[in-house]
Amino acid sequence: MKSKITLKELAKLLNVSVSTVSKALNDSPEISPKTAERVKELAALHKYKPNPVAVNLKKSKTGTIGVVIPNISNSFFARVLSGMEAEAQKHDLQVITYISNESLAREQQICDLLTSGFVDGVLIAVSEETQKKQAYDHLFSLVDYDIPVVLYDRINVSLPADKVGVDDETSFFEATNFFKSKGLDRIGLATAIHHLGVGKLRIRGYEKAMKKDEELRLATSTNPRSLISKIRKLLTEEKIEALLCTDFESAIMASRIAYEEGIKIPEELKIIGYMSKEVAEFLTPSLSYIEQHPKEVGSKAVQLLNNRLEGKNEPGKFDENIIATSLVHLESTKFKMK
Amino acid sequence: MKSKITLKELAKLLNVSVSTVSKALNDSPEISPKTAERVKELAALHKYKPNPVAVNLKKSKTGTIGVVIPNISNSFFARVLSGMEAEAQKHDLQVITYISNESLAREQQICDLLTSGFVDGVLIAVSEETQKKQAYDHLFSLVDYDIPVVLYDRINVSLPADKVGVDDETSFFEATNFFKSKGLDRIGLATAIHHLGVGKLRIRGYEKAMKKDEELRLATSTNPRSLISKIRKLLTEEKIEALLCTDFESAIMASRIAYEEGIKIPEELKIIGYMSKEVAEFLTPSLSYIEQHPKEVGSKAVQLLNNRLEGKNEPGKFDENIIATSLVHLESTKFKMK
DNA sequence: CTGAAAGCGCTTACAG
DNA sequence: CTGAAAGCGCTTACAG
Repeated sequence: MKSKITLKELAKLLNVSVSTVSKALNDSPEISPKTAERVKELAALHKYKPNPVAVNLKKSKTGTIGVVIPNISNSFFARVLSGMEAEAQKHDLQVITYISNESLAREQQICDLLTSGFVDGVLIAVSEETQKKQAYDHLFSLVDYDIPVVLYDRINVSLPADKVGVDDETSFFEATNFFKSKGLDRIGLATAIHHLGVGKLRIRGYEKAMKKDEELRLATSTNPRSLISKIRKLLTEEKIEALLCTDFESAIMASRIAYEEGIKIPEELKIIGYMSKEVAEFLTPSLSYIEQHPKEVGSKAVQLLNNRLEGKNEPGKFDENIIATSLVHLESTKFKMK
Repeated sequence: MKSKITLKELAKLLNVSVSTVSKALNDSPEISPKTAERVKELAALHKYKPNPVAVNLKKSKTGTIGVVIPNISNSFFARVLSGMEAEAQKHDLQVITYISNESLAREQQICDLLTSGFVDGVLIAVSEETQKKQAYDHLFSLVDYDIPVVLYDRINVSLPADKVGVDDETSFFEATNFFKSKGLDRIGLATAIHHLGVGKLRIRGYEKAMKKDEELRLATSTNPRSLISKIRKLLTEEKIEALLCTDFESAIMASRIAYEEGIKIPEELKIIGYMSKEVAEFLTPSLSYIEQHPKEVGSKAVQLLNNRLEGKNEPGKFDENIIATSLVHLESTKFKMK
């Protein structure tokens, strides 16, 4: 029931002007210590809090940043958001969340909204459809409106913006080399996301690690049935010894097919996938995975945006940050002692 | 580089007053059709969009709602957020996200922020710690500040607020009866969340369905090791035929233990758990689960809040909405044809 | 039908 | 050191 007290009301109670109260609360050196104390005391008594909308209008900003998320059910993005929220808090920024559901049309609609002045800056991972169609006009329109943009995770877009990515290529380059160092050479890769930038990078890492004379063994499809049959072929006909999976779907399919075919993990087949720790640890057997450090991706993205907003970065010159991944070994890459 | 055009600038270009422009754009009947058209034309040409911060200040609102989420990695909450975002869009509300990480201190800090006037209303699922300690002062302080609150999912708090919950008790009552109808009577329940409101409700549903003379078989612990050993006991010593799991952790543990002990699912053990469709479907074997319809929880919560904000609901009288669950049968509850 | 004025709640040059 | 004034970009009674 406490309707919030305003500066004006405080001023009246104190018999001073509104400007004096404002300056006192903002620690202006213009104000005498005595007055400052009186003002602060009464403000504290009434639990005065400045109306952020008014402050923002005066300062010609919004105090908020917009985050566009392609798919919140993907725990990677959920964690990125968590990292963003934590970092935003440090800079007194509020995070407004928009979910594109991997739809270009929705993304365009969101960007249209964002150019109306709801936010000071935008963090976006472009949707699958956007990537496929390479339709980036709506992103350029953000830039045209002088709204700083930071691309995160899906950064393969030539936009004048800061970027924070995951070191997808290196992750599978190193994972492949890990298998090779253990003497395995029938190494395959399964993917349901070869059409996405991140998928391409992961595949490229694998390809780069494979020597010219080594056979690439890929199971690739966005269609579940088709992917399953391709993975089954890799496991049963090509008898691969190790499998890299670029996404949760293919990893879980692979472990399921191995189970159905009686192929023992890790004895007969090693697997490394991309998935969250929680899921990886609880699978049977637990699956070794690439840790992408999503929270760091999120916090770094907000840091970059905040620097832009505070004019700390040179205009026209953009940062590209790559967060290193780590390979976490669980049961599915266990090797016997020799 | 388009710095946004303002009403004042439009007025100057049109040689009319600011008020006329404002009224014309807001379809005021006071304005002549001719003027209205002229104004709208120029506004469209310059892609005029009102500054939302100014509009909100004038209207003494923020146009935003705050969502407090205990744990965004929990895909249930991620989906709830998605439902909220979609519904908020319909009402021109922006969603500001706050993540409490199940921490009371963080939740209090967030509520403190929320009373500063960043949002018009709040959607909150209280943190585990908050529930355990039953420390709700910060929530009451939101109410004191006349900020409408909607509790979602974790609604077992006596706060004057609208509530949207999941029909947790009924879900397991019916699941238990399903097993009984199939002639099973050694039915157990595993839980890592018996201390939470939702956990208690699910357990109660199970207990209510069990007759007086039927033995309750519970595996209960927040400690993973201890929970594993208790579930193992249920499976091996008590030889249960069916298991209800209140959470992802216990479900995944149970299926893992069954695997280790060579107990076949569903032939020797049926399982019903709480988890997301994506995970449930891809597990080996796939796990039957309770679908909680998180998006509906989210959209209903926003609807209730919006009604409050628009004064459509009687002050002092609060809604409690329970979203029905559905039991989705996958492999883990497959019965042989007789 | 149009416009001048007040005001939403602040901040900040500027004058005294 | 304090305060009156202007202004952030709007909306809306009120006068004409």
